[in-house]
Amino acid sequence: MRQQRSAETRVKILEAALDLFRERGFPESTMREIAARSGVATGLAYYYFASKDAIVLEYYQRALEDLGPLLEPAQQHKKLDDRLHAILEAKFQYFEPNRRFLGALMSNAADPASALSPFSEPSRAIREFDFAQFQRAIDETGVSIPKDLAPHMAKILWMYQMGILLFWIYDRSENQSRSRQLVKRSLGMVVLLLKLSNLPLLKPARKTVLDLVGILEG
Amino acid sequence: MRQQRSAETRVKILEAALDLFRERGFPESTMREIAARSGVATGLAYYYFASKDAIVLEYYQRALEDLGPLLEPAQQHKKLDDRLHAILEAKFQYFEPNRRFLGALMSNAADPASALSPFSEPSRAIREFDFAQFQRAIDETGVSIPKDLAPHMAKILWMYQMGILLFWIYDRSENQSRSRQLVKRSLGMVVLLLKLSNLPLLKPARKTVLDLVGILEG
DNA sequence: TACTATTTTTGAACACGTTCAACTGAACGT
DNA sequence: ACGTTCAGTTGAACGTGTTCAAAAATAGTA
Repeated sequence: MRQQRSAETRVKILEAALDLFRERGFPESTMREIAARSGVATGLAYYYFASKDAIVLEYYQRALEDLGPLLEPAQQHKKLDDRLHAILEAKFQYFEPNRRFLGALMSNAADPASALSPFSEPSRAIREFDFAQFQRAIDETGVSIPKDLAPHMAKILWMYQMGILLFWIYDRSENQSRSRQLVKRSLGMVVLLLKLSNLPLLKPARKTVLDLVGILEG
Repeated sequence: MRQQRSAETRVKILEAALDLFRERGFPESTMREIAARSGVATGLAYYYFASKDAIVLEYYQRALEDLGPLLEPAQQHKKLDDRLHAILEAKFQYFEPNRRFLGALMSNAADPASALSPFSEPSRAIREFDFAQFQRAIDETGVSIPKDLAPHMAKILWMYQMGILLFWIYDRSENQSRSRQLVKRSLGMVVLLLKLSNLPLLKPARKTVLDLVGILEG
């Protein structure tokens, strides 16, 4: 019984926080306000969440879990570019109500030491959960990928996605139409490059790219 | 006389701040400490600098001015890749003592609304000052660039540079050797792509890239 | 010199994220 | 029933970046 009440309190705080983030944005929402709206003392928010950032991280985790089923239709397409397009569109739609505060997740994107960075250690689990979607898209569409490139392909597509999402988050055009344009234009290129990469002629170029990936990963 | 004393106080605060940033890092240095080390009240730091971030921004501005002359030898190379290599190496060396706190400049790199982002409005002047170096390298090496691509080339090289510097700032390898590797490997590709871009065959590809640049810029 | 206007300087105060010692009360053994 | 335990909860307190009304120093004018 105690556990249940506790879990409920946790959820209550999480949702008050997300409501506030949506209404006012992330930096404008204070922990005191979150606690007040949950009818709880300030300190309790810290009993359940390690930090203000951690609340966003938890939201993002749940979001990816929610997205699993929602991505199912997208994963039915036969061609890789159609799949990727559908995956991105599904994410746009799912995240749309929270576009404003999701910037918080990207704010320290550049710093791998920041917990909120998509590249950080704390978000590793979330990130790998997300990799799997791309791996599946690659596997099931049976797109041909050179052996040397294959182990990194899901990661590369994930990075591509992160770039697109980053742009989308800060996209001020009506209905984020520019992000949609960007997807349409860039997806063509990604898939074209993927096809080109199979040409034996381009093995040296592939080698260079792989070297770069290697350096970037350490 | 008043102006001079005032200017001196300003410099005193700026240098105390930079010393502290170098010693302890940016987040670990407090405004109170900076003021104390300058022998001045806390509030005075805010009389001269709009914010803690603004101090870093000012440092970066000065740095680029200092770099002008230092880049002169680099701008003597005949080949574009040699120039770019020399430019990057000069920046590595100049910024080396401040590598630790320069992360502050990148911390909100993703958010164009953050003043410290290299893409922000407040850093526009600095950014354009930096563009000019790349424009000069392009012009003086007489490298052939398709007409449609030419107006954007300096910007593209600048972005490439920002990516490299970003990696360098967070590079934990001994002597940032991985950053050097990255430069060596990636510069080859950049220049190769530039040469390829002249092939009439690749006009459609160029068109796509230009469309992408257009979308990214708005 | 005395009076005024302007620039420079002060330090207390504010709101924030976060921490922590203390308190509450339900669950459990006796 | 009673005491013990400990997850759950409280709110004051800390250190932070930043603001601001007021004081001090300086320049200009008579």
